[in-house]
Amino acid sequence: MTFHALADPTRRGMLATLAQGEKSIGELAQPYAMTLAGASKHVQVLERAGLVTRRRDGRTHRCALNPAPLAEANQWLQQWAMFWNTRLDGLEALLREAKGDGE
Amino acid sequence: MTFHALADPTRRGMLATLAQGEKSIGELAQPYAMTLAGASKHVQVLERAGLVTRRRDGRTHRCALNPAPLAEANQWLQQWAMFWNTRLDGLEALLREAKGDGE
DNA sequence: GAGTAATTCAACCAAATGGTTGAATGACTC
DNA sequence: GAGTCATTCAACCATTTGGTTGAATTACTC
Repeated sequence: MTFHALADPTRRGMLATLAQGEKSIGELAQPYAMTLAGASKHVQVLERAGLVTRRRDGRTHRCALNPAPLAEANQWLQQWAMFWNTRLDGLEALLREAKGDGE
Repeated sequence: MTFHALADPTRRGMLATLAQGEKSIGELAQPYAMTLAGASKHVQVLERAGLVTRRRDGRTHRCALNPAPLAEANQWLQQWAMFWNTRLDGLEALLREAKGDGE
């Protein structure tokens, strides 16, 4: 779910805004040529992905960044670190090892 | 585009298969209950995202992992490293707990 | 209580997604 | 050349996505 939430540039922008601190829906929507209802949907996607938590304060909803799923996604991507670190020099041996025919 | 390509579990699985070395479309499709045409579409998405390169060898197409976009996505995620380092102390436990990865 | 501000809901729309089928292409094998 | 294997293409389908509108909800202000 995290990668899908990150796949939209509007939502990535909203996360960047939230990196500066708590924001209301209106504040999150402001940079985009978009209805508030439209922005609200984006926030809901982020919320379902666990990237944003919401706190109602009077009539405004204060949204905050929850970076935990980002850390998870980062962990997942780190699986491939060996591919872009070792490049082609040591990679063949690595692949033979992964295939199980190097023994 | 990278995050969208990574948003589908079938495509993430295909990348994992490709981590073991070059694979044909048929080999990539084999683990999934899916038509070859369906699998072919997934490979095309990965190709458009630059994650997979293709080399025709006779009648089979040999696909290879290109990790560069993964490294880019990883770098993007690293922007938030400060959040999960400084703001969250119990995150390591959270990640260990989250290894059940549903999607 | 009347008016207004912040947000969501419900209905709708066009386009994209993930999948299928059946026919077509291209390359190997006999 | 005929048959077959690996793959794609084209058309279609259901569902999801990203967006809109207009009405509803909820809370503040006068």
